[in-house]
Amino acid sequence: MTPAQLSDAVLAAARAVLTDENIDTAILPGVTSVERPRNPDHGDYASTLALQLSKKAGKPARELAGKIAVQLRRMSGIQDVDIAGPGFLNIRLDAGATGALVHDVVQQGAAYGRGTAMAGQKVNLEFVSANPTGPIHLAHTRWAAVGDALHRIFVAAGAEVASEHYINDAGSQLDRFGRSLLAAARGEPTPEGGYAGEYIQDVAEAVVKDNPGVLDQEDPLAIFRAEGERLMLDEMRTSLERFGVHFDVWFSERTLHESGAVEHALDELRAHGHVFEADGAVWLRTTDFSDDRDRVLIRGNGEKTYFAADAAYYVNKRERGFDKCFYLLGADHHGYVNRLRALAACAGDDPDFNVEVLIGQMVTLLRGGVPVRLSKRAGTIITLDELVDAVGVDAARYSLARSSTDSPLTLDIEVITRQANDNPVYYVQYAHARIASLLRNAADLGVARKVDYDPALLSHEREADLIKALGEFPSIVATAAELREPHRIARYLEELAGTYHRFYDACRVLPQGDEPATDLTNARLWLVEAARIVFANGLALLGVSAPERM
RNA sequence: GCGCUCGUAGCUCAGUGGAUAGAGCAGAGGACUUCUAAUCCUAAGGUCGCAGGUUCGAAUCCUGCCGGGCGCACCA
Repeated sequence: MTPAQLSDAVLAAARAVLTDENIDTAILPGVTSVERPRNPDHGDYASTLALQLSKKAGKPARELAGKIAVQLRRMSGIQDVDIAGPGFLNIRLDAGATGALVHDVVQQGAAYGRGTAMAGQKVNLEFVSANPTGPIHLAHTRWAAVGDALHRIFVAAGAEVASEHYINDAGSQLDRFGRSLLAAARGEPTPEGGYAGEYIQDVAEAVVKDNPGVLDQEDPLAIFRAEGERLMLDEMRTSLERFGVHFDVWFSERTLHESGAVEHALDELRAHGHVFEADGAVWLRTTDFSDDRDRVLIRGNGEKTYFAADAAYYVNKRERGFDKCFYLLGADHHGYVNRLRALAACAGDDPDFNVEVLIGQMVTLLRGGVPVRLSKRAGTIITLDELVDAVGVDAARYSLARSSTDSPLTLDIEVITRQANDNPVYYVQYAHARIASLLRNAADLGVARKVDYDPALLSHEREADLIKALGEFPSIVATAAELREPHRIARYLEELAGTYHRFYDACRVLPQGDEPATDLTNARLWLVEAARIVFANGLALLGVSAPERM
């Protein structure tokens, strides 16, 4: 029996009780859930439904719980139901009902964990969006790992998802970048406000190599700017792909200006009546929608602002059919939240539905316990490539994805490079590798999983723990999608790994010596295969590999 | 000053109103002739920043305060 099936059973039992008592069943929630109590004395699953209904029903919670329990005890698969504390329902399943869940997992295979909570939603995920004036560095990396995991989780929840990387290639930063490259190629010092760092020299040399005689041309700056951007974008794309992060769309800000999309967006906003002129500039009255000040779209000198391009990009996304536009931003950009939401409202949309801005707290980098100040212009950056070189893709992605983006993260370069084995990712991956090894041994012994198994044989406490843990996976995925929190997958996998290792420690799977394979061997092979599937599916959602050997 | 955000074990962090607040790492002790010991077991470690409030029940929700981070452009 799956947790979802049991939850439905609890709801049905409560409905029957309310009907008997002549209480309006409208007080029932649409769905309820059962939780897995930490304390084994509290049963396999627990429900708080009686506590929730008590006030609305006008009955003591314990009395309601007692009546619900009577109903539940009649159902097959339920061994016993206790009432505890103020009105908890503590439910115990029989071994057969618990063990039957293994079959579901194996049968669904790679699809186990997928759901339909976001079915029909067309989602746009914009993240990283690093300026093409330098390599991808650590400040971008958190959302690279988490955003890509979110992409995978949303897909698992049934959404249609496109990930996009916005390229800020229309402003003055690229001019500064181009001037810095030109200066480097000429052996001159970094210009005022320009970019420093070794990569500038490398890119400058690459431009010269690809464009012989460029320094003698009439407008070398234009070539350095354009070629530098091209090389930088290639490098960013390569770094991200190596990190396992693929963007469906790389969207150029410049094309918004060139295609007339900005003008088009201004027309849209004007049509909704939120555009006005003042002090020689054109403004969007975002204060109509709880922004703390209005925003300039066209400056007094006639130039469109960055915000105007933002507006055009948003309108463009909506016109491409995306219902939900996600912006995954760093905490240093949290001031954008209100204006992005107000922008959507000014375009006639519902900011509570069409826009979602997720703020990731800063990653503080330590080296030997001392904070490292990251500055692209000063050249003191840690790049994504350097991080991957040091710890590998799996450890890097996992350590960034395993904690909530709400909490500031501190990474010590020395610790993550020196003590890579401390990373919990290895604990999880090892569980998968152990299973893979066991299954190889089974094949060598000629012990194959049969077409079916007897679920009642999986009655050991460690087996029951493992099965119940496997049964939680779909709701973990659904919750991770609903709350936009990929770290829940990682934390779940760590718990599951512990549960698996304890099972492995207590329960021998394969026959030893001359012993024959038994029905228990077969049942445990089913269980082990189910565990392998969940580890593989869970790690895949995080973009982390599930190794066959370690 | 205004706004956003964070504060949980020595460290890094979990904990979408539920029962005795957890994990990993570090440190102490134990378990390998046995399917991978990158594992398992035991013990130790806490004023959930502080103070009120809401209620059957608060680390979680509300208010205030303290402390850290970040943001408040006709920059991008």
